[in-house]
Amino acid sequence: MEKHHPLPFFHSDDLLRRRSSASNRTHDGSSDDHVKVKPHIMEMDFFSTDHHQDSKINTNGPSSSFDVKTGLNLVSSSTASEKISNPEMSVLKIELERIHEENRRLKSMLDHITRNYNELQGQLFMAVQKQALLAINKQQVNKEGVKGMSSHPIMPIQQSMDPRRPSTTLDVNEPSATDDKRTELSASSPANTTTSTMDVVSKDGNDDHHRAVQIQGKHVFVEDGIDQTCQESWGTSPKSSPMVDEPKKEEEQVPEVAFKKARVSVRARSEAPMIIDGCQWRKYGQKMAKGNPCPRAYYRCTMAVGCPVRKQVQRCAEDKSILITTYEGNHNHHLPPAATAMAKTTSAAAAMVLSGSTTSKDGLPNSGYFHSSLPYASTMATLSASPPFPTITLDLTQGANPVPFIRPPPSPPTFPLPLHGYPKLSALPAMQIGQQQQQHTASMVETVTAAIASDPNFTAVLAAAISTFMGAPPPPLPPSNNGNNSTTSQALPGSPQLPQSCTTFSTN
DNA sequence: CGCATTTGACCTGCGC
DNA sequence: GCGCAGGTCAAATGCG
Repeated sequence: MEKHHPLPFFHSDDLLRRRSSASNRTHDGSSDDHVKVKPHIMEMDFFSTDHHQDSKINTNGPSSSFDVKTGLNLVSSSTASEKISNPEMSVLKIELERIHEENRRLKSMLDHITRNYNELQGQLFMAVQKQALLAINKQQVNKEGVKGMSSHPIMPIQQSMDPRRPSTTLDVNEPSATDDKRTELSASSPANTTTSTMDVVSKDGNDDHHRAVQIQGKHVFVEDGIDQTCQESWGTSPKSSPMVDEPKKEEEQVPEVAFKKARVSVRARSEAPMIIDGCQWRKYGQKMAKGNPCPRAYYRCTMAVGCPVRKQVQRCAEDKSILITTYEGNHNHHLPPAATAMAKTTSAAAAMVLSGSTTSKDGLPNSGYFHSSLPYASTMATLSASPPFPTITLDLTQGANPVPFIRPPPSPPTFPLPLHGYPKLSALPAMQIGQQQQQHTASMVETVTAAIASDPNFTAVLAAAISTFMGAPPPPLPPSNNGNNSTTSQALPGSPQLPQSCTTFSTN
């Protein structure tokens, strides 16, 4: 990951530098101007200015547009550089090194922020789980009572929430588990009695991966990466891993119930039967839903065996040009850049659902978040307070976008999922944390994602950049055919087999 | 022939 | 307890 970080940062600098240096050279060769600009300021420039412009500059650039691997387009303009006198070259080199250094600092900063974010989000989810489980617990205890083998119905549930403290209640204030989760989890992770999908996950033979999945099922966060949010336990998780303990069938079920309820619904205009979100889906059912003449289709993710992610696709009854896609579950596999963007966004959205549910007083989870933290978000995201399934709905059908620097995608029909909706959600968790740096990061993510929407040529590269931003393993760049990797994507090769992204998830 | 889709049956939860 | 609706399963069918 380290070596990929320079990608987004350095590109931004580089693009601008190329612009300025090019113009400088045409005049008197003075490159001091751009040299004096602070790298991070330049970077912000990139992220906050017109993406169309930047992308145009990039694509129209003299040399092969965008060298994603190195990000050093300066090199590609070496012929021009050679004309520059040696002193200038040395100045440029020095500046280059300086920028490198700055880039490293920014990377580490971002890493730090990401870690903080993950930890905080982990705590948040655990708090939510605690609340949800306590509520559900009552029902479960009454319902299943003796059914389970445990003579202490309540205890196992708590354990499942936090294996680190098997016999105590969950302390939300404690830092969420991060590094040490795996081992702990493997020790206490319960087996699931229902038909297991976990064994499938273990197929890859990677024990670490296996454990990580289990942990996520339990704890929500494990590895770094925003999308770790909530590998909810239904389906994938714990279940029948050979290495886990058997007992506790009840405690397993409880979290499932709790997790399965949050959903993220995306409304987008599209004539296509299904939006392209970067994942592979297999239709497993279709049903006529009440109150809607259009059938509802049920899909499950087929990018990995046993992936628990499902989605429902249905056209809006009022406006059939609007496609409503509801996601549920977490991917237990790597995603292509395009899908990762979606995954992170929806997971963030789901996080909002969760977090809101903890603070809500009126049964309208999250409303507080959207109105206070993101003034304009209410026009894009709405929440359904329907008790069983807290659902966040992202309405991406509206043309006007209140965010100044985010523009509606140029061609919604061909790219049915307007990415401009993502950023908001990506930003939300940062808002929760309430740290300036988090906001800064979120802002960058917003902007980058907007750029994706505004320029299809940028999709692949920037999606990869986003992935990098969010702490995901660096995705290999898609083959030259710009970001149309939606259907062919596979688990990212070369990356650790960690379940890194969750398309959406259900947590409550 | 293998895989994906279709579609009716079945299961489950909920309200009356 | 019954009916309804949502969700899932799995045999049948279609397609490359």
